[in-house]
Amino acid sequence: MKRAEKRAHLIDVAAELFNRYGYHAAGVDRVIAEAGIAKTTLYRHFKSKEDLIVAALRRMDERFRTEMQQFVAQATPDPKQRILATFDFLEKWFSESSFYGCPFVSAAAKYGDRVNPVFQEAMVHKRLMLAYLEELARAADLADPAEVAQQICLIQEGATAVAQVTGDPDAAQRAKRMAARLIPQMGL
Amino acid sequence: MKRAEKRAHLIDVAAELFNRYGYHAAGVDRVIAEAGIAKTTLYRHFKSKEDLIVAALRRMDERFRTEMQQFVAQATPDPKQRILATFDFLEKWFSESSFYGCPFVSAAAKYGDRVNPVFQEAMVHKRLMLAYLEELARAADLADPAEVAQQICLIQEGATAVAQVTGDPDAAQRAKRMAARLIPQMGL
DNA sequence: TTAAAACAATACAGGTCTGTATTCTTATTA
DNA sequence: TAATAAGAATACAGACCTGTATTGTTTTAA
Repeated sequence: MKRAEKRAHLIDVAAELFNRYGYHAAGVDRVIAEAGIAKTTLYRHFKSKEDLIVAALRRMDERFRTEMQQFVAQATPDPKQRILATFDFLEKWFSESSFYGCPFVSAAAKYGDRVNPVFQEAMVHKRLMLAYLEELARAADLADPAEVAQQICLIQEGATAVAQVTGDPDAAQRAKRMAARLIPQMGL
Repeated sequence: MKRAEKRAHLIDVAAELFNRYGYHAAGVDRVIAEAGIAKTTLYRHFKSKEDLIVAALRRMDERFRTEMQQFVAQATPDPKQRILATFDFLEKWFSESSFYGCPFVSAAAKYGDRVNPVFQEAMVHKRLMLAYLEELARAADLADPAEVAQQICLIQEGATAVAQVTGDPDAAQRAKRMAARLIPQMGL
């Protein structure tokens, strides 16, 4: 395995463990054991655990948005339906056994200092999600794409939190119905 | 100070520290220092830190719902407006310097095991919030109070998560506008 | 082929945390 | 007042964590 692949694999393993067990409960010893590398190797790639967490969050963001975009793109060609299809993607996510709430909200909670790189990475993810949703709203010719994006984003965050605490993936479909009633009012 | 008062004060201090610094970063040493008691006293009242966290969450729940209910009750006598007034309360909460996201969602994230008493306490809070919102919806003669409660709850969670990550208290007013457009459709 | 860098395995230093033990002092109650 | 329980202050055991050091091995590259 090449150096770059090893680094990528390390980040993948870290992302999964951080998501499942939390940023504190998953220690570096566990990460390296699961990744099959030595601790010295980890610390050659990242100067601290926090650095690794930032890299893992970035990877989670990339994966999440890529998968959502692919899901939405093949779900329907209709721009308005695509906005609603994001909630079907959420339902799929909530139903996975590896769903433990939004890892970005959790990260922002644990590293509450707004200047902390971990918190900043959570903000980046949110900005990118907003940009994608605004793009969808623009494609749907809605009156105020930026406002629609913010509203959809807010509903998605709510569905995620509800699904996390109640364990009920149906939160996604409830959110979808709410969005469906909000969007038509936004005009075209 | 009587035994009961000392216990109550201890829980108050713990709740504040857990909210501000997190359930892990705030250690028992800090709690007892801030509360002005000895460690032996803490462990006479609670058999473990986790027990203290559960008690702190229960206190946060009581305080939060009591303050919200008082705020709403004096805000307006109109039942429908009272539902919307809950978002004004959220805006006030988001604007406080001690706002670091929803402590129940954070607790559920850190103690992700659904049988964990901490997680259970987060679920209890959510159930009680739902019950209160359903009561408001019923007073407003809405068609399906339980469904309205779930929707309002979802929007509130979304606003809280957005406010936490973006630091922008305006999420509450956006959520309020969304709720205002959803509720009339629920019929009366 | 040989020099240099990367890696694995292990140990460990230094710090933090929870929970208990100890000793002494204060408050409560019979 | 005397016996008993609670509390304060402190120390400490045991466990965990991050990050570094060490030593030997493997891979890479000149």
